[in-house]
Amino acid sequence: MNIGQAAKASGINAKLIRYYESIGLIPEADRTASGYRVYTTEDVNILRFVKRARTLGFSIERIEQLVGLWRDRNRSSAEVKAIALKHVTELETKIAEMRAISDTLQELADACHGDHRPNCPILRDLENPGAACVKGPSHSTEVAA
Amino acid sequence: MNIGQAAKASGINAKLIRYYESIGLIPEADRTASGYRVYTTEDVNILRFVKRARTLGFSIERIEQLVGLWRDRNRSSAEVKAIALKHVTELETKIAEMRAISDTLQELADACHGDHRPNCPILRDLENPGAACVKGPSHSTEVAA
DNA sequence: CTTGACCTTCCAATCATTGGAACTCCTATC
DNA sequence: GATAGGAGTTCCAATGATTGGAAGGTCAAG
Repeated sequence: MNIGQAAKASGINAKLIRYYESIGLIPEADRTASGYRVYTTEDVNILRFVKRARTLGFSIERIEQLVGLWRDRNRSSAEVKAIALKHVTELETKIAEMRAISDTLQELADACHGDHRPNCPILRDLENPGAACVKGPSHSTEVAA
Repeated sequence: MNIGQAAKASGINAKLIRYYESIGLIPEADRTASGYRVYTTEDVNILRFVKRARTLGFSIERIEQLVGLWRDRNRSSAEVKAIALKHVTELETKIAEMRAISDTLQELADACHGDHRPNCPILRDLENPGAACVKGPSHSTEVAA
């Protein structure tokens, strides 16, 4: 199987497969006499594993760890679980941040007439954060020093 | 005011201020005879505006638009609102994606003993997505397309 | 033998930010 | 006035993951 076929079979395009090989995430593929990379179904399994892990948002670095554990018959599931939960924690943190930002912007947008006139609470907030806050006059989002 | 003081006053570090200038996000600062950049309180206001917008996750490209509208006395608030709501939509999409991924991983982690033994539903899922799913067949993390 | 699809490598761009090197400048102290 | 240091200047490079293109070699079919 050449790289194009492996790409189709794994869902990772050829360019990216070469890149993954170059950074050592996947082993170097065998080559034909003319230099073409050759892939076995086992190689494709690794690629599919990597693909799935990327889809779940794992970084390349962590995928290296996961691949290592996957191939290690003496692994402990605790190690795998720890990596997964670390990732979950990070996801939850980012989600919370984005949730807060989205809500703030939604509130500002709600307070904005959205007409032809220039007056705009959104710009007022960017100019002077908190001052244009909808919900309360003074005790809103005191953050700064 | 030199760049270091402007950095402190705005919360954007000097390196980044120079970068913002180089890409045209902020106007070129005046210079002293010896070439040092000089900032007025008005310049700092722009920097603080940019800082706040970045904190709210706006891209540099959109911040350029927002700065333009901010400086335009004839702007319509509708334009500003549209940019903000576009950003909110994108945030909500990403949040939903991350939410799905996080939940999937949490379920897999829940199903994993996390002990010294190698058996691990998380790795099984990476190997063969869906097969190790706890709740049902059609409960994957399909996001794209 | 030519065409076209596919492979190869290398280099560059993305986005926003940070880091370093090499150099100049300002301020303060001796 | 010499000198030390901190802070300014420019330019180049790296980050993470991926994509794009150019320039050239290879394979299969017609």
